[in-house]
Amino acid sequence: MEREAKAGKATLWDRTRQLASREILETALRLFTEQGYDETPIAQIAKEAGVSQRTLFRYFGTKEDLLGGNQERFGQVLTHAISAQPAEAGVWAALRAGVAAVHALHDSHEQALARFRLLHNTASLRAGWLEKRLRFQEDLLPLVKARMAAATDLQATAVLATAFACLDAASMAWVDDDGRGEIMDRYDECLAAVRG
Amino acid sequence: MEREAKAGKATLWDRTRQLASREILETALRLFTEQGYDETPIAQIAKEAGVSQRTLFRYFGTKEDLLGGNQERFGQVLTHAISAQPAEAGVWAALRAGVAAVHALHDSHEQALARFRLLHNTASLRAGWLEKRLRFQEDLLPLVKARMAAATDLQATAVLATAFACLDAASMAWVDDDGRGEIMDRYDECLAAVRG
DNA sequence: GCCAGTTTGGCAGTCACTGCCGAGTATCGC
DNA sequence: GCGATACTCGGCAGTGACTGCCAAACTGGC
Repeated sequence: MEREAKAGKATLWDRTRQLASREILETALRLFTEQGYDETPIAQIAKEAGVSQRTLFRYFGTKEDLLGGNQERFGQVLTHAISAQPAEAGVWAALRAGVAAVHALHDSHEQALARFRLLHNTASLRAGWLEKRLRFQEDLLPLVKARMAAATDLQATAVLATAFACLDAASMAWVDDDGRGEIMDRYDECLAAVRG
Repeated sequence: MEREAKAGKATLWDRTRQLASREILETALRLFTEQGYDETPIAQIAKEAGVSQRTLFRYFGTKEDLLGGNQERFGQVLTHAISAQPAEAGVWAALRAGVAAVHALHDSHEQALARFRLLHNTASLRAGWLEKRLRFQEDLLPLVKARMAAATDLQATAVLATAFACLDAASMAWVDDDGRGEIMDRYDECLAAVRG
């Protein structure tokens, strides 16, 4: 249908794909923020993005995935940041570094706030996020355990879960405060409250 | 319109209701454990329980609800146990009491294990549980905050989230260990790891 | 220009869940 | 005992997310 500048070396297919993907993602985020997640049917997103429903589902397997901020990169950054910490750094310091790294990869304050707001105010999205979070925890377990002397899986899991819980509490408060202040400050406050 | 029907009448209706309810619940749990949650359609449960799909959905609004262990009582017990703790008891002690009280209301070891196993091994159920958990946290916030001197909402949330995270880690480990040992011991171990 | 591999859209179907409606059934006033 | 009045049940159609299948359109190499 539409063919734009053909200067890239990547195949036309890839470029078209990427274009469509971005178009869908933007449309989805716009409609979600305008009318709410649950109130926005896939059919509408597909129509306004100019693709068929079938294609939309081929790009993004799930409605949740339309929220963007793909979980893959999230997990990679997290893992990388934590393992990049010096060996002398404690677990908590390493985890803090990971959390900070993840927050650093948001494109813009506004978009981050929009996404977070959506996430925090929609039960189904919240549930999905929590589930994904659990999978991250599993992936990070060995990394965290290695930084705790003679720790069991259970203990490492607990530490990890606590860190994530604080992250959640912090970002929730951040959203409730309309994005004012720093998330990391709140994160530190949470940890202090728990471990103090 | 509305019937004040507070008299403890025999109410054949109520009895039938309770009977059907139990029948459905048992059938559901059986089929879930036999073939898995996602692999068991509502239609099958309804048919084997001898009711129409429509009726099943009137009894339990959601497929998740068929897991039983209704969340209402759960929340009540939790709230009650925590507020029943003496004022001198710290937050952590009060929360521990709440957790213990909740675990005490399982009917049998086997049923509890079956439910937990299902919950633990099914992504969608896990997500749902996590969501419910979040709502409990919100309900308990004031109660917890009252036990923390000069605490902010954020700090209370963090403490609460940590307690629940430890509960999750503990019961997860308990399931992975086929129900051997005490959950509360693991819970304590988790908290020690975090706050130690 | 043609062939092979890929992508696309439409269509039908599954599954959870809801609204509506007519047909029962229990309960209450008499 | 007998309607009138709740209240419940089952079926049916519809929605919304999601999947499999298939034929048509497209891309890239020859």
